[in-house]
Amino acid sequence: MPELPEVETIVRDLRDRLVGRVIREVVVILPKVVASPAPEKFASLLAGREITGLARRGKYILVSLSGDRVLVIHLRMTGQLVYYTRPEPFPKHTHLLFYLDQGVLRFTDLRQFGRVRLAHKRELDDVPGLRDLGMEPLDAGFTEQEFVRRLKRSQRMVKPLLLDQAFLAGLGNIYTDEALHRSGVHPERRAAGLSTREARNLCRAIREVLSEGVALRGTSVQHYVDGSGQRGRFQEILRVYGKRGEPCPVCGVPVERIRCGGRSTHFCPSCQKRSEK
DNA sequence: CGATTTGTTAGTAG
DNA sequence: CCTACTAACAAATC
Repeated sequence: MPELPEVETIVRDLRDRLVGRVIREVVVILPKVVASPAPEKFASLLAGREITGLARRGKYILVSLSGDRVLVIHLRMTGQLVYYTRPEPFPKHTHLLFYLDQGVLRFTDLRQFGRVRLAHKRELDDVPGLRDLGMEPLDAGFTEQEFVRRLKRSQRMVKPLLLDQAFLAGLGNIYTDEALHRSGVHPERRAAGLSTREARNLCRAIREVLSEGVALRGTSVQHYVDGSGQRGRFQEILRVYGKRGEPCPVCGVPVERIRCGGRSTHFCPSCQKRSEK
Protein backbone atom coordinates (compact mmCIF):
# COMPACT_ATOMS: atom_id res chain seq x y z
CA MET A 1 0.00 0.00 0.00
CA PRO A 2 2.28 2.74 -1.18
CA GLU A 3 1.56 6.03 0.59
CA LEU A 4 3.67 9.19 0.50
CA PRO A 5 6.84 7.75 2.15
CA GLU A 6 6.81 4.66 -0.05
CA VAL A 7 6.30 6.65 -3.24
CA GLU A 8 8.99 9.14 -2.18
CA THR A 9 11.42 6.27 -1.55
CA ILE A 10 10.69 4.70 -4.93
CA VAL A 11 11.13 8.05 -6.69
CA ARG A 12 14.48 8.72 -5.01
CA ASP A 13 15.73 5.22 -5.79
CA LEU A 14 14.68 5.33 -9.40
CA ARG A 15 15.93 8.89 -9.93
CA ASP A 16 19.54 7.78 -9.42
CA ARG A 17 19.14 4.85 -11.76
CA LEU A 18 16.86 6.19 -14.47
CA VAL A 19 17.81 9.80 -15.20
CA GLY A 20 19.78 9.87 -18.44
CA ARG A 21 18.50 6.48 -19.59
CA VAL A 22 16.83 6.15 -22.98
CA ILE A 23 13.69 4.05 -23.52
CA ARG A 24 14.34 1.54 -26.30
CA GLU A 25 11.08 -0.40 -26.29
CA VAL A 26 7.91 -0.65 -24.22
CA VAL A 27 6.00 -3.93 -23.97
CA VAL A 28 2.39 -3.73 -22.80
CA ILE A 29 1.36 -7.11 -21.41
CA LEU A 30 -1.90 -6.03 -19.73
CA PRO A 31 -3.44 -3.21 -21.80
CA LYS A 32 -5.90 -2.01 -19.15
CA VAL A 33 -3.13 -0.63 -16.93
CA VAL A 34 -2.47 2.01 -19.60
CA ALA A 35 -5.03 4.73 -18.95
CA SER A 36 -4.10 6.76 -22.02
CA PRO A 37 -3.30 7.01 -24.84
CA ALA A 38 -4.22 3.65 -26.45
CA PRO A 39 -1.59 1.02 -25.54
CA GLU A 40 0.00 0.81 -29.03
CA LYS A 41 0.28 4.58 -29.22
CA PHE A 42 1.55 4.69 -25.64
CA ALA A 43 4.38 2.32 -26.53
CA SER A 44 5.33 4.00 -29.79
CA LEU A 45 5.27 7.49 -28.26
CA LEU A 46 7.65 6.37 -25.51
CA ALA A 47 10.27 4.65 -27.66
CA GLY A 48 13.39 6.76 -28.14
CA ARG A 49 12.70 9.21 -25.34
CA GLU A 50 15.23 10.05 -22.66
CA ILE A 51 14.28 10.07 -18.98
CA THR A 52 15.12 13.54 -17.69
CA GLY A 53 13.77 13.49 -14.14
CA LEU A 54 11.58 11.88 -11.49
CA ALA A 55 9.24 13.59 -9.06
CA ARG A 56 6.42 12.81 -6.65
CA ARG A 57 3.09 14.58 -6.17
CA GLY A 58 0.88 13.00 -3.52
CA LYS A 59 1.05 9.28 -4.28
CA TYR A 60 1.74 9.90 -7.97
CA ILE A 61 5.09 9.17 -9.62
CA LEU A 62 5.98 11.64 -12.37
CA VAL A 63 8.63 10.57 -14.88
CA SER A 64 9.77 13.48 -17.06
CA LEU A 65 10.76 12.63 -20.60
CA SER A 66 12.39 14.40 -23.51
CA GLY A 67 9.93 16.17 -25.78
CA ASP A 68 7.93 17.61 -22.87
CA ARG A 69 6.09 14.40 -22.05
CA VAL A 70 5.48 12.99 -18.60
CA LEU A 71 4.74 9.45 -17.54
CA VAL A 72 2.19 9.59 -14.71
CA ILE A 73 2.12 6.45 -12.57
CA HIS A 74 -0.15 5.54 -9.66
CA LEU A 75 0.57 2.26 -7.85
CA ARG A 76 -2.75 2.19 -5.96
CA MET A 77 -2.65 -0.76 -3.56
CA THR A 78 -0.24 -3.38 -4.82
CA GLY A 79 1.63 -1.81 -7.72
CA GLN A 80 5.42 -2.12 -7.86
CA LEU A 81 7.92 -0.27 -10.02
CA VAL A 82 11.32 -1.91 -9.94
CA TYR A 83 14.49 -1.37 -11.96
CA TYR A 84 16.74 -4.25 -12.96
CA THR A 85 20.19 -3.90 -14.52
CA ARG A 86 19.88 -7.19 -16.31
CA PRO A 87 16.81 -8.74 -17.94
CA GLU A 88 15.75 -11.36 -15.41
CA PRO A 89 12.77 -13.61 -16.03
CA PHE A 90 9.86 -11.42 -14.98
CA PRO A 91 7.51 -12.63 -12.23
CA LYS A 92 3.74 -13.08 -12.10
CA HIS A 93 1.53 -10.01 -12.48
CA THR A 94 4.03 -8.17 -14.65
CA HIS A 95 1.99 -5.81 -16.81
CA LEU A 96 4.51 -3.40 -18.36
CA LEU A 97 8.16 -3.64 -19.36
CA PHE A 98 10.26 -0.60 -20.21
CA TYR A 99 13.44 -1.77 -21.93
CA LEU A 100 16.10 0.92 -21.51
CA ASP A 101 19.55 1.45 -23.04
CA GLN A 102 20.77 0.00 -19.74
CA GLY A 103 18.47 -2.27 -17.76
CA VAL A 104 14.71 -2.78 -17.54
CA LEU A 105 11.97 -1.02 -15.58
CA ARG A 106 9.21 -3.43 -14.61
CA PHE A 107 5.65 -2.56 -13.52
CA THR A 108 3.86 -5.34 -11.65
CA ASP A 109 0.53 -5.19 -9.84
CA LEU A 110 -1.22 -8.14 -8.22
CA ARG A 111 -4.60 -6.44 -8.03
CA GLN A 112 -4.40 -4.61 -11.34
CA PHE A 113 -5.58 -1.30 -9.87
CA GLY A 114 -2.45 0.69 -10.69
CA ARG A 115 -2.51 2.95 -13.74
CA VAL A 116 0.03 4.51 -16.06
CA ARG A 117 -0.61 7.38 -18.42
CA LEU A 118 1.47 9.41 -20.84
CA ALA A 119 0.65 13.11 -20.86
CA HIS A 120 1.97 16.36 -22.25
CA LYS A 121 3.88 18.37 -19.69
CA ARG A 122 1.56 21.34 -20.11
CA GLU A 123 -1.63 19.31 -19.61
CA LEU A 124 -0.41 17.75 -16.34
CA ASP A 125 -2.70 19.97 -14.29
CA ASP A 126 -5.69 18.59 -16.17
CA VAL A 127 -4.95 14.94 -15.38
CA PRO A 128 -7.83 13.63 -13.25
CA GLY A 129 -6.67 12.83 -9.73
CA LEU A 130 -3.54 14.91 -10.08
CA ARG A 131 -5.57 18.04 -10.69
CA ASP A 132 -7.50 17.93 -7.43
CA LEU A 133 -4.68 17.04 -5.06
CA GLY A 134 -4.45 19.00 -1.83
CA MET A 135 -1.45 20.36 0.07
CA GLU A 136 1.86 18.48 0.24
CA PRO A 137 2.41 17.80 3.95
CA LEU A 138 6.21 17.75 3.70
CA ASP A 139 6.55 20.87 1.54
CA ALA A 140 8.07 24.00 3.00
CA GLY A 141 4.95 25.89 1.97
CA PHE A 142 2.76 23.67 4.16
CA THR A 143 2.01 25.61 7.31
CA GLU A 144 0.40 24.53 10.54
CA GLN A 145 -1.77 27.63 10.39
CA GLU A 146 -3.24 26.76 7.01
CA PHE A 147 -3.75 23.12 7.99
CA VAL A 148 -5.63 24.07 11.17
CA ARG A 149 -7.72 26.64 9.30
CA ARG A 150 -8.81 24.11 6.68
CA LEU A 151 -9.37 21.35 9.25
CA LYS A 152 -11.78 23.50 11.22
CA ARG A 153 -13.76 24.23 8.08
CA SER A 154 -14.87 20.58 7.71
CA GLN A 155 -17.72 18.80 9.46
CA ARG A 156 -16.39 15.41 8.37
CA MET A 157 -14.85 12.80 10.65
CA VAL A 158 -11.14 13.48 10.91
CA LYS A 159 -9.93 10.12 9.57
CA PRO A 160 -11.86 10.14 6.26
CA LEU A 161 -10.87 13.79 5.87
CA LEU A 162 -7.17 12.98 6.22
CA LEU A 163 -7.55 10.17 3.68
CA ASP A 164 -9.15 12.59 1.21
CA GLN A 165 -6.37 13.39 -1.26
CA ALA A 166 -8.05 16.67 -2.15
CA PHE A 167 -7.65 17.78 1.45
CA LEU A 168 -4.09 16.56 1.98
CA ALA A 169 -1.99 14.67 -0.55
CA GLY A 170 -0.21 11.48 0.39
CA LEU A 171 -1.73 9.96 3.51
CA GLY A 172 -3.15 6.43 3.37
CA ASN A 173 -4.59 4.07 5.97
CA ILE A 174 -1.31 3.24 7.73
CA TYR A 175 0.15 6.72 8.31
CA THR A 176 -3.28 8.20 9.09
CA ASP A 177 -3.86 5.74 11.94
CA GLU A 178 -0.33 6.31 13.22
CA ALA A 179 -0.61 10.11 13.09
CA LEU A 180 -3.98 10.09 14.88
CA HIS A 181 -2.55 7.88 17.62
CA ARG A 182 0.55 10.01 18.12
CA SER A 183 -1.57 13.13 18.45
CA GLY A 184 -4.16 11.48 20.70
CA VAL A 185 -7.08 12.21 18.37
CA HIS A 186 -9.93 9.71 17.98
CA PRO A 187 -10.50 8.89 14.28
CA GLU A 188 -14.26 9.52 14.51
CA ARG A 189 -13.95 13.04 15.91
CA ARG A 190 -15.41 15.77 13.71
CA ALA A 191 -12.58 17.80 12.22
CA ALA A 192 -14.18 21.11 13.11
CA GLY A 193 -14.62 19.92 16.68
CA LEU A 194 -10.89 19.67 17.37
CA SER A 195 -9.34 22.30 19.59
CA THR A 196 -6.56 24.41 18.10
CA ARG A 197 -4.07 22.56 20.27
CA GLU A 198 -5.31 19.17 19.04
CA ALA A 199 -5.27 20.31 15.43
CA ARG A 200 -1.70 21.56 15.77
CA ASN A 201 -0.61 18.33 17.44
CA LEU A 202 -2.21 16.39 14.61
CA CYS A 203 -0.40 18.50 12.04
CA ARG A 204 2.95 17.87 13.72
CA ALA A 205 2.20 14.16 14.07
CA ILE A 206 1.41 13.89 10.36
CA ARG A 207 4.70 15.45 9.41
CA GLU A 208 6.49 13.33 11.98
CA VAL A 209 5.18 9.95 10.81
CA LEU A 210 5.69 10.85 7.15
CA SER A 211 9.29 12.02 7.70
CA GLU A 212 10.09 8.95 9.76
CA GLY A 213 8.43 6.83 7.09
CA VAL A 214 10.70 8.33 4.45
CA ALA A 215 13.76 7.93 6.72
CA LEU A 216 12.95 4.25 7.22
CA ARG A 217 12.26 3.77 3.50
CA GLY A 218 8.55 3.04 3.86
CA THR A 219 6.31 0.43 5.47
CA SER A 220 6.29 -3.12 4.13
CA VAL A 221 3.21 -4.72 5.66
CA GLN A 222 2.32 -6.69 2.58
CA HIS A 223 3.51 -5.91 -0.90
CA TYR A 224 5.52 -2.74 -0.85
CA VAL A 225 9.09 -2.80 -2.14
CA ASP A 226 11.30 0.12 -3.17
CA GLY A 227 12.81 0.89 -6.56
CA SER A 228 15.30 -1.94 -6.20
CA GLY A 229 12.90 -4.49 -4.78
CA GLN A 230 13.87 -4.05 -1.10
CA ARG A 231 11.44 -3.82 1.82
CA GLY A 232 11.09 -0.78 4.13
CA ARG A 233 11.43 -0.73 7.93
CA PHE A 234 8.65 1.56 9.23
CA GLN A 235 6.53 -1.52 10.03
CA GLU A 236 8.99 -2.16 12.88
CA ILE A 237 7.86 0.99 14.71
CA LEU A 238 4.11 0.90 14.00
CA ARG A 239 2.16 1.66 17.18
CA VAL A 240 -1.43 0.83 16.23
CA TYR A 241 -1.81 -0.12 12.55
CA GLY A 242 -2.41 -3.87 12.34
CA LYS A 243 -2.00 -4.20 16.12
CA ARG A 244 -5.54 -5.06 17.19
CA GLY A 245 -5.51 -6.63 20.65
CA GLU A 246 -1.85 -5.79 21.29
CA PRO A 247 -0.99 -3.37 24.09
CA CYS A 248 -0.69 0.31 23.17
CA PRO A 249 3.05 1.11 23.46
CA VAL A 250 2.18 4.31 25.36
CA CYS A 251 -0.36 3.11 27.96
CA GLY A 252 -0.67 -0.66 27.59
CA VAL A 253 -4.41 -0.72 26.86
CA PRO A 254 -5.25 -3.11 23.98
CA VAL A 255 -5.48 -1.50 20.54
CA GLU A 256 -8.96 -1.62 19.01
CA ARG A 257 -10.00 -1.94 15.41
CA ILE A 258 -13.17 -0.34 14.08
CA ARG A 259 -14.59 0.59 10.70
CA CYS A 260 -14.44 4.29 10.01
CA GLY A 261 -15.49 5.75 6.68
CA GLY A 262 -15.54 2.22 5.28
CA ARG A 263 -11.89 1.63 6.25
CA SER A 264 -10.41 -0.55 8.96
CA THR A 265 -9.12 1.81 11.61
CA HIS A 266 -6.77 1.10 14.51
CA PHE A 267 -6.60 3.22 17.64
CA CYS A 268 -5.99 3.16 21.39
CA PRO A 269 -9.26 3.71 23.28
CA SER A 270 -7.33 5.21 26.19
CA CYS A 271 -4.95 7.59 24.38
CA GLN A 272 -7.54 8.62 21.77
CA LYS A 273 -10.76 9.70 23.42
CA ARG A 274 -13.99 10.30 21.56
CA SER A 275 -14.37 13.67 23.25
CA GLU A 276 -11.85 16.43 23.73
CA LYS A 277 -9.52 15.99 26.67
C1' DC B 1 -15.43 -20.56 0.89
C1' DG B 2 -16.93 -16.22 2.26
C1' DA B 3 -14.84 -12.33 4.55
C1' DT B 4 -11.14 -9.20 4.37
C1' DT B 5 -7.79 -6.04 2.49
C1' DT B 6 -7.19 -0.53 0.21
C1' DG B 7 -6.94 4.04 -3.13
C1' DT B 8 -9.71 6.15 -5.98
C1' DT B 9 -13.76 7.31 -8.46
C1' DA B 10 -18.50 7.25 -9.55
C1' DG B 11 -22.67 7.55 -7.64
C1' DT B 12 -26.38 8.96 -4.17
C1' DA B 13 -28.65 11.88 -0.81
C1' DG B 14 -29.46 16.17 1.14
C1' DC C 1 -22.88 23.13 -7.33
C1' DC C 2 -21.17 21.72 -2.55
C1' DT C 3 -20.64 18.36 1.30
C1' DA C 4 -20.71 13.91 3.28
C1' DC C 5 -20.88 9.40 2.73
C1' DT C 6 -20.92 4.64 0.32
C1' DA C 7 -20.42 1.04 -3.29
C1' DA C 8 -17.57 -0.82 -6.63
C1' DC C 9 -13.44 -2.48 -8.45
C1' DA C 10 -9.68 -6.78 -8.25
C1' DA C 11 -7.52 -10.97 -6.55
C1' DA C 12 -4.91 -13.33 -3.17
C1' DT C 13 -4.93 -14.78 1.45
C1' DC C 14 -6.80 -16.45 5.68
